Amino acid sequence: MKEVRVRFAPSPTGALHIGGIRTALYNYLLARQQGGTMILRIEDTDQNRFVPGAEEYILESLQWAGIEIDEGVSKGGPHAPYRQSERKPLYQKYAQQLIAEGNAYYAFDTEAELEAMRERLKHQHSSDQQYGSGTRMQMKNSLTLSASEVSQKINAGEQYVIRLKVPANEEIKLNDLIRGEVQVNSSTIDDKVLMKSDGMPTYHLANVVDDYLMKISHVIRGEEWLPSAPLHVLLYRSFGWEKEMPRFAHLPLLLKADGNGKLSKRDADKAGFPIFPLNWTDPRTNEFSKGFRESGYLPEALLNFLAFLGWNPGTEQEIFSVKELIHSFSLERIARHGAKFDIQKAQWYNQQYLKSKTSEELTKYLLSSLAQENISCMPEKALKICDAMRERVSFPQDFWEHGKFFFIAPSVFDQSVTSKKWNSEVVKFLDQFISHLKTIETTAANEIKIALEKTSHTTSISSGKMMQPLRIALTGGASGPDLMAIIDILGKEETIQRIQYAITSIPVKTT
RNA sequence: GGUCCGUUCGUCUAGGGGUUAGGACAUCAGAUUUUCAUUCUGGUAACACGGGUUCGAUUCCCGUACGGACUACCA
Repeated sequence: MKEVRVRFAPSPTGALHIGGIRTALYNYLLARQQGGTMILRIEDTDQNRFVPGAEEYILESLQWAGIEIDEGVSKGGPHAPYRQSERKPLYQKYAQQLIAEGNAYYAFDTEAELEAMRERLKHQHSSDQQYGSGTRMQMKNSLTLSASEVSQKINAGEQYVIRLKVPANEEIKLNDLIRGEVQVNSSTIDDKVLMKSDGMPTYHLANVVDDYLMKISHVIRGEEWLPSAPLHVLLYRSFGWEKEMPRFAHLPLLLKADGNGKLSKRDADKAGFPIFPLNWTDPRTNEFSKGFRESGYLPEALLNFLAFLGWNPGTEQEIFSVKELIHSFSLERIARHGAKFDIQKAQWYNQQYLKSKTSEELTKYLLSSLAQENISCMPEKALKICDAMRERVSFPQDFWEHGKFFFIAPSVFDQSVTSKKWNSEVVKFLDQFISHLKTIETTAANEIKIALEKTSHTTSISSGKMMQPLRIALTGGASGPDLMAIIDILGKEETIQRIQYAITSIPVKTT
């Protein structure tokens, strides 16, 4: 079997869409599994859509996700350059070859003329409304013009494009690794522009030429390319590269979670989840978008989630490390239908990956949040906090978000609880509890429990009922980690102070 | 409009001519717990429709419907 060489080929027109990460991932998994090569090629043949910073963004996103590039932009390699704009002369050469062999031709039609053609065909209710075998002889091109007219126009600097001469009525077959055989009649394919009037190639030409030159073995890309795949087959044939033609695998699209259609930034914004891997500010509009990274998604969790959007191993295992993904992945097991993007599952994956970390690892997250808040904390204390909270976090920032009370004494108390439960009994109990607390040596759980029992005994109030008010006094909220652990972490003095403050500031419910 | 692709619980999906149609997320209920969460147990919930083929079809074929992609000198 041929050496596996795959490429991820985004264009730098903005932030990389999360679907792009999945495409890159599938390419990467195949490359790694087969001991092949992962190539990054930048498809920047549209100068109008170039966005500054987009290429760097792509690079950083892949790096964050852990998708390593073996060859390509930022990395170099035997087929450099890997930026299509830097390969410009190459495409010109191949386009000329096509013309010389009669497989392509010059076209001089203006935009207005093209528009007029489409209008005309539309009015005739022609099923064939394209620049192709049925219409090309009515247009202004090197097929209808004499050779001298053509060279005269070119020498005069008139704008032209180069179009592929698509044969009429031929069945073009394509064996897609995911969809099986796809057959299209060549008459439904138009004479696609190969070289634009600015001298740049279109995607179609650049993509085929580069995949050939870079010895790509598998083209793994989104389903939006499926309709033009037969055209690409035709190009390989025109070049005489059929034997070297890569295998195709067209991936199902990522769809929006509710309703129908392709997942878009708008939908993600509306539902309040990211769609880009990293934070991104569009330089044209200054619009800011939050990334998965900054939202607290772990790259390995995101990759696991993404891998399962359209692929599954056929077993009931759901948690796969990248290593396991590499081992189990296969193009044959990729689904044919689009997958709705369900952020809840992504959150679940994140939680699973977070929970699998050691408390020491988790401590780093808390410490970094604290650093941002300018709060200092001994590592031992941070460790205790993370230990107490690890079962109830989904994101790294949750340690701080849900654990602020460890550092900041509550000033407001959850009224839905205090209004119902904060009665004179509570005050009596907590008051007594303080005295008993003062007598204990340490704040170890068993000692606190003893203090609690003593309080219960001297007040004749069951301690069970008092736990919720105690929690309110210490944290301000009605839920959170184990109370004994909280008291232990807070320490005796702080605990007493907080209870005292609660007693003086929470209004007592009468009867 | 044309071309192409698709359709199993709300979602991601397994399965495949005869199954109680399996799992996971979400959801609901119960258990555990000082609360929440975790964990455990259980529940609700799906083969788009119509024709064939067949003893039998969710599975194969054909239609229809619905959805999607493409239809640029964008990728």
